Amino acid sequence: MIKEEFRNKMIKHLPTFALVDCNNFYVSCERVFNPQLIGKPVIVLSNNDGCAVARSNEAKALGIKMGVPVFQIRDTIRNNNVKVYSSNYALYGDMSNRVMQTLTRFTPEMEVYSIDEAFLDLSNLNRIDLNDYGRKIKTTVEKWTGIPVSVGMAGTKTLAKIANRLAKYSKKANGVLDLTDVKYLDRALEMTEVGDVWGVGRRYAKFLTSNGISNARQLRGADDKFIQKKMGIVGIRLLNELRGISCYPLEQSPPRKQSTTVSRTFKHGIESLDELHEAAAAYVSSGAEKLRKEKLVAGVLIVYVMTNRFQEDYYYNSISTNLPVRTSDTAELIGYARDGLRKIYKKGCQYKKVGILLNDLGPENEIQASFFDTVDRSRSKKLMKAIDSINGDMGSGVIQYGSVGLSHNQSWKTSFNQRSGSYTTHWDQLLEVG
DNA sequence: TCTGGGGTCCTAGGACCC
DNA sequence: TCTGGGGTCCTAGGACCC
Repeated sequence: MIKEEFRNKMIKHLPTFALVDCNNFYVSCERVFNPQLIGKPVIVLSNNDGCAVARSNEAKALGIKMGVPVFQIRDTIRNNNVKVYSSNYALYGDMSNRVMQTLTRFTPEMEVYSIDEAFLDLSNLNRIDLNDYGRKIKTTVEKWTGIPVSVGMAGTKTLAKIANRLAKYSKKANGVLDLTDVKYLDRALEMTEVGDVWGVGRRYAKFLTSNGISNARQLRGADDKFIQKKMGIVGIRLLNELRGISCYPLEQSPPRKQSTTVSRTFKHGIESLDELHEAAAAYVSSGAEKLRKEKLVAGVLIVYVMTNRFQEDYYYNSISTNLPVRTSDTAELIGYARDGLRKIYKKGCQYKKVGILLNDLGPENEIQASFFDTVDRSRSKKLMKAIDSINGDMGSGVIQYGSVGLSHNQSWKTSFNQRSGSYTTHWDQLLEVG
């Protein structure tokens, strides 16, 4: 009896993470509202319909790789009747909220890790069959939202990631895999290529493979000093996580954002400074709006420009401006962006991208006044509030600054030629902020 | 012809200070 | 022909994530 109690206590305190990951998320969203797409090869494209950023299993089977430019797979698309969609971030964001909302039913301790993934802390589910519970999560989300998901469970986040991946690909697992049972762990690690381990990117994968470490099990057994030397402290944490020692706790309330950025690639090169000014003003507007939504102000504004990075004469330049007083005022920020852009603009270039970064963020109620401040802060704050409120009610971009431009010929604007309908939201966005 | 966007963390090295 | 040493702060760049 006492033994039993002790055992329960032990089980209770063993950390157990579940990673719930939506399958081919953007494609699955499109399928919810267009069931005819089910069973067919489907891809979703990045901005300007440039690259494939989501692929159905059927599309993956055709050899369409993640991030491949569309012009390279035109034949594959035509010959196999692949359905192609522009990305529709308003729709995906909304579907994501529904999935996350559903997941809160299964545990109060959850970390929304990305638009299509969440970690759940299942440590406190005493004496429950994890496989059953994972299965229940999977079927409930699918029933309530129409989005298919996979569930991987293990003692650390890194292992849960591995479990999730195998849950997706293994027929036998059929979408749910519990690796808290060490019986299967070695085999699971063996089946995982080192490049598929969370935290091992292309660079490290190449390095590790060339040093005889090609799967997760070999990585787990690697020499600490060797890994530390090449991958630093992150590498050591990675080894520990693979060994079942949790180094990354659940983060329920994400830390305050430190920077925010808005940038777009243009469909065609742009030479004129005026047009670049318009684009930059639009991105500043969008960035400042983000700040105000989160009650933040920025202390540093960076503007950058670049030409086609796939060409020989590639040009990149950026300029950073320290603001006299932290702000989220659109007009003020546009002014600094203009000054900066003028300085880094080089005549005769075909620019492919402009971007802005807002750095050194802080809460808006802690603005440090400056002796030299010439702006009427309370007046500007009221104006911003009014603009946000109107744009919030009537659709983003109803009110915008003159410097964003009103001409119909705004060649910097992002194009979406294969967009599906806005099934769940009322207004399209002026700027498709993903 | 056509190649996305938005983030984070860590490290090395220089500037500066005592 | 020798020329301290250590701490802190900042920044650029590299690596990763989705």
